[in-house]
Amino acid sequence: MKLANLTGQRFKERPADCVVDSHALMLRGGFMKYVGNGIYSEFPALRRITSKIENIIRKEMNAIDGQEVLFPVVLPASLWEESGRYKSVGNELVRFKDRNGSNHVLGMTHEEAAVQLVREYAQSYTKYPFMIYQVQRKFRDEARPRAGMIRVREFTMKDAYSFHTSQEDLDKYYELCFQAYNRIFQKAGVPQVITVKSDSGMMGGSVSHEYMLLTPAGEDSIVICDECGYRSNMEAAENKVINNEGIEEELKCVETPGCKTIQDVCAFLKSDVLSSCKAVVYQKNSDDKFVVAFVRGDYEVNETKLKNIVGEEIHTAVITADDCLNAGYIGPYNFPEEAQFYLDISLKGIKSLVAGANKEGYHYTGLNLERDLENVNYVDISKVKEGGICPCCGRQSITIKRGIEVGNIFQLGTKYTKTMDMRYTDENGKTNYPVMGCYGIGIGRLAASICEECHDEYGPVWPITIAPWEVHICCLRADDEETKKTADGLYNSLLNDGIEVIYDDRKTRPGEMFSDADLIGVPIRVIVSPRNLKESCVEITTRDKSIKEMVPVEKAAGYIKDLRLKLFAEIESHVEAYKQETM
RNA sequence: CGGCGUGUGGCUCAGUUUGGCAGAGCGCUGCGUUCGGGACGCAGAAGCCGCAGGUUCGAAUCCUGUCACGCCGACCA
Repeated sequence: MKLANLTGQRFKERPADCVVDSHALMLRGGFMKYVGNGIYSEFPALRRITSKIENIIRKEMNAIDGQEVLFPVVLPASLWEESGRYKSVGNELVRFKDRNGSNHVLGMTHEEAAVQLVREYAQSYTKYPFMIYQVQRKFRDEARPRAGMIRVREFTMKDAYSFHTSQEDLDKYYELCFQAYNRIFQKAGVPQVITVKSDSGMMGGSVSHEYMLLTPAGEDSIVICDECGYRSNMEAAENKVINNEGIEEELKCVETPGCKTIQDVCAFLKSDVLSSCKAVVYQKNSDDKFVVAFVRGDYEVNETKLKNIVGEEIHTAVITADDCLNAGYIGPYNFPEEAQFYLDISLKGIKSLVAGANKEGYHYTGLNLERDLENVNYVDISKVKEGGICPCCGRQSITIKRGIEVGNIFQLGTKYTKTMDMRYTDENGKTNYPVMGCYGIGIGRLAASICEECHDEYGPVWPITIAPWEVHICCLRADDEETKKTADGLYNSLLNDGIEVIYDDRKTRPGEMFSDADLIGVPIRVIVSPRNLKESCVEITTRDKSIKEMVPVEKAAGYIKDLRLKLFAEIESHVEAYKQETM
């Protein structure tokens, strides 16, 4: 491929809206083009990358007996009504009517389609286990797309669905898939991807893991224990707190004029924030009833955990003067009957708390929950803090990092097979519901994440396994006959050997060529120029600058082929090294 | 859905306060000089100033409405 013919314009200036580097570089490098909110087209350079990622994934899925299928993008609503998700999923599911007025959805995930595809086929236990997967576009009407291709509304995803006759069999296959995923991310050149425990969300099921690429640009918080290796998404992370019990005191109602935040109150009363009780107010989506979460003053509420305990969707409350709650002065003692509250474990055992009095301008001091309230129950609804206690090993060794979720695996159980009535007959002639697992990887997001992880100030540094091309030839001074001839010769020789080459023979200045080469990010670069040819050499470098070598013209093709193999081998060695990793 | 912000050639942005010929740099086209990190000169093309309405002799600029986009939050396999 000649660079002169490559569709997609590169440009110098960083677009104003880009907050993450991968977004800016993928636009500047002519990899993709903005079409609409959370919607992008891929230029050839990116399409080549995503194809390679897809093929790495296909190979690994096939290796664990996956069979590639293709589900439709448009699905009849009736299918989603079977599983109950036509109603239960929010606005991210696009619903529309066809010309006859019947309801349809745009596929945002394909559990229903997968069950629909195989439920007649798999009526006998002899057909199990099996896994089907597809690589296909999805549309999710996300509330807030961001960060270029990292969070979009339309995207390509590999989604796989496995079917089993027992939980044990699913466990076994889940482990296989877990390892296959590890190999995929190694092969894609991002050994930095780690697995974490996660909240299962709307997918249902129990066991689930997320694959996270740790990077400050990530949108998830990951809780990591440096001592024992415990890793969890913040959403699912168990909080462990040790409290200083303090000295028991008498319950007193004191005036705290204008003190609306916990900091104000503690400063005013000269009390420790560690023995204060903070209220965070939510409302149920269904009936707007108030749900108050009480946590120790220095903790934050983990809304995912709270939601799971409440058992339904909640949102941040809007409190007006007419409501039963007195904003800024809410406390668990004398709590209004119309509302509901939960006490976080971070409050457990404290003998003397400062808490709101549910009365404008007043707080209690000396509150002892177990003494002053009836039926005290503590639940885990707070966020883990940096430097906190590891729920696994108990040491004070928690760090919190940001990560991008590039893949996930779920054990679905029988949620879909039951609701959609998929059954099989076992060897005893008994009817059963198969157990399912599902496994996803976002292709475009992975490409963007790799760019985010592997780039410098000039552009991406693509790992050779997914790079749009393997070799980039810059012919400096294409108007010089000998230079052009040498570069042409090298280009043709590499092409004949099946190497993927992008060839820049434009009659343009060297500076522009180098900048473009950096922006495209091909791992091996060859510079053919009159200056190098004076020494009968070409210059061969790697995009990451680790290698810079003058190589005699006649040995260049061989050198390049060896270097290419070496780069592939480096990545393969990561895959080998990772084999030991366990769940 | 809430808060804040932005809409002006393909891109980055001035100009809006105080109404008076539609601007710059990059990019694009042509010619020339250059040639190892986006060089320079000359000539050119390219604009419904987001959209609609209003005020005014006159609106990119003021007013009203609306749409789109971005950031933060909420939400999210």
